[in-house]
Amino acid sequence: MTTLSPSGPVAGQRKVRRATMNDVARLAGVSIKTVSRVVNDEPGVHPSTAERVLAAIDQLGFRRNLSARNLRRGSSTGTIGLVLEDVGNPFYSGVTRAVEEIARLRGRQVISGSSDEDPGRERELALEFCSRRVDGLLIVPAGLQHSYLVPEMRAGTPVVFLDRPAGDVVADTVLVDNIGGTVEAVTHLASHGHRRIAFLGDAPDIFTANERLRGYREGCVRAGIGYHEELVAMGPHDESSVATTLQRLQSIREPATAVVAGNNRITVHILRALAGTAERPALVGFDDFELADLLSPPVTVIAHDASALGKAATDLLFARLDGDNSPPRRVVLPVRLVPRGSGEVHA
Amino acid sequence: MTTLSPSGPVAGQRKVRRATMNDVARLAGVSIKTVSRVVNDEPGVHPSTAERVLAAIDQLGFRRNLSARNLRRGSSTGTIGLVLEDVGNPFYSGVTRAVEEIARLRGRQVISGSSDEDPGRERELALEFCSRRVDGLLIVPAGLQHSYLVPEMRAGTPVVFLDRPAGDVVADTVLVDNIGGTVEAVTHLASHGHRRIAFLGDAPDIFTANERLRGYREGCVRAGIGYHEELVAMGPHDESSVATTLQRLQSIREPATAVVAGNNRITVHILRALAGTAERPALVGFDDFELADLLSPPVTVIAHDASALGKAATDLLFARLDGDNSPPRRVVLPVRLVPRGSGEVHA
DNA sequence: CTGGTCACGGACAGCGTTGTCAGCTCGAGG
DNA sequence: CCTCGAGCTGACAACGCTGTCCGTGACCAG
Repeated sequence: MTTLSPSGPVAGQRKVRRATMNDVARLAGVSIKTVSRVVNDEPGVHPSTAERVLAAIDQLGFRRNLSARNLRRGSSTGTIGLVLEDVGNPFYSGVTRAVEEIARLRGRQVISGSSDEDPGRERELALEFCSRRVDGLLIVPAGLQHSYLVPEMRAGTPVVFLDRPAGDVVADTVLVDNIGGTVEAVTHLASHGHRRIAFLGDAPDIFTANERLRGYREGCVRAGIGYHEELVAMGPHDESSVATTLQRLQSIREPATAVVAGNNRITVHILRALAGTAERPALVGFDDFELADLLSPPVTVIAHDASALGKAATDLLFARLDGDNSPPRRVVLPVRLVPRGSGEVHA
Repeated sequence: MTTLSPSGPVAGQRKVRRATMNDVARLAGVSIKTVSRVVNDEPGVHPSTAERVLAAIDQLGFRRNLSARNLRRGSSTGTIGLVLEDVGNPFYSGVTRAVEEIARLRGRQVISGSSDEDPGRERELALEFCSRRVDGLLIVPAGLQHSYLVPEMRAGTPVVFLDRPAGDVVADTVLVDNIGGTVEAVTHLASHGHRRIAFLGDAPDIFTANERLRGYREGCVRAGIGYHEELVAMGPHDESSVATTLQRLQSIREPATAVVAGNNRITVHILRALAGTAERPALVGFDDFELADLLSPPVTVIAHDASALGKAATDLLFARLDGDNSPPRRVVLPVRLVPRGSGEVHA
């Protein structure tokens, strides 16, 4: 890391007090209310007056204080809060982007934070956002306790849960068809002759992980290949534990010939563990990811759309803000199997 | 998309007025000031009084209004603004994550927005954040005009530019070593025998694209293979135009045997265009990306760390908030070439 | 010239909170 | 008994802005 000092003038000297409407009014020789009118494009100001005011605003670099405005007006702060698991995860950054997009169209700013799967952190973020009086809240739940939100909801802050349902409050929720997805994955693999299909999922206390496991089980039963405890591993999270698990699955008495991965990170860990291995099991991953089609073999996935999820949730939120007070809805977005090769390997 | 109605009680009835400190004070039988003291953990409140107040807070679901607090206190709003190009891009979502992380440690919330490379949008976002009186601003510049920030900087809002420098204000800036990176890429390819090395970059009005082009040129000269206009293409942005460009580069009189890609998106477009092609040029991409090591051949890249960029910029910002008023700094983060195979193909 | 309307500008209060400062009670010390 | 300080509590103003409401002067009809 190198550090260079620039030459030339420095833009900021030191701490000039910020101009207020009062300063603008004084400079323009009008009352503060007139400045307010100009700033808010209210009618009833003579053009020449308005011009003087605008000149003063420009000269002083005035920027109205939204804290004061929001306090006074009491209604909308023009912000919505987004609590997710990790912005760094491409799936959630896709969600974030979609949320931002729609919020922008509706003149709102997005405040977001990552819970890192920590319920305490989720709560902290959500309540912090409430203190800032966000107009609405989008939450990817980390925990199962959401009664802390009841006072906020009662006070009129709409809340939409996405990707996972809330634990103990009834509220709008947008999910993807987790069960249907893994059912389809197993069906697909079975139709290619696999009878020993393993499932590698996240910790089972995570809603999506559990649902996907249920789908896997149902898929196995439907395909007539039965559900076998020893083919399931929930929880392996990092690369090495995934590798170990894979080895085990391939060295048991009747080894797995195919694997269903419970989410995008697990899929990637599996791919890395498999790299350079001769004996590759067939693979179907939950969540699509960039470049899946360029790997060899290309990776078959259960795809669902991060931006569709974000959009559906945000649309729901804005419907509430627009006054929709019908009973809470639960929206389930479809998933689709994208066959690319890795799941079409014959047993 | 299916919609289900849940059973059970609905958490939020309708619009109860939000409790204020006054309500809490009345219920607890104390003055509003005492409530304030309890909420702010100020000393000098009798434990039993505090308990009464806390009970009232709980009963009413009181949550203090930060707009009012910020207005009254005038100092920090506990927020920092982040303007980037697109949160959906994994590179920037990595930056976002790092910023969030450090902000969290310092008790700040992050408000972010995507400019989509539109200078007007960048300005709008930055000024909106200023209206919200963010404590500091992190900006990935979309344009070259930043004098609009001068009043804000003068008023004491520190600004740090990242990834690209500002156009016309002198301020803290964190960059990566773009020139060094492409010099190294070209050197690497030349050392493997390539003499016809092409460069595919972003539009040349983007700072990083231009710098990388400069590095490419310098690398060519240093490697003694000369700079050839016809081997450079700036601007192709989508998959099809990249494919067309590649075809052209491979069908000219002395075809390119190697390509340097100007950023991660271009690298991916190239990979896709090349998929299934027999005659693959050697490739070095700027920006690392997930799974680059699992492609065949694995992709050699100029790697730099999104989180290092975010961290450096945020650290700089907080140093300013802590009172550092030394002259603006320009920090250049190193890049490193990660050889993986695609750049080691012999000509 | 008068009375009424209209366009414009301004005084004032108050949003929910916190900083200042003053008051009150209680017990120890004189 | 009074004094004094420590410990606790509260009254009040003010942060920057906007909604309400009133005042002023211009203009026009009668």
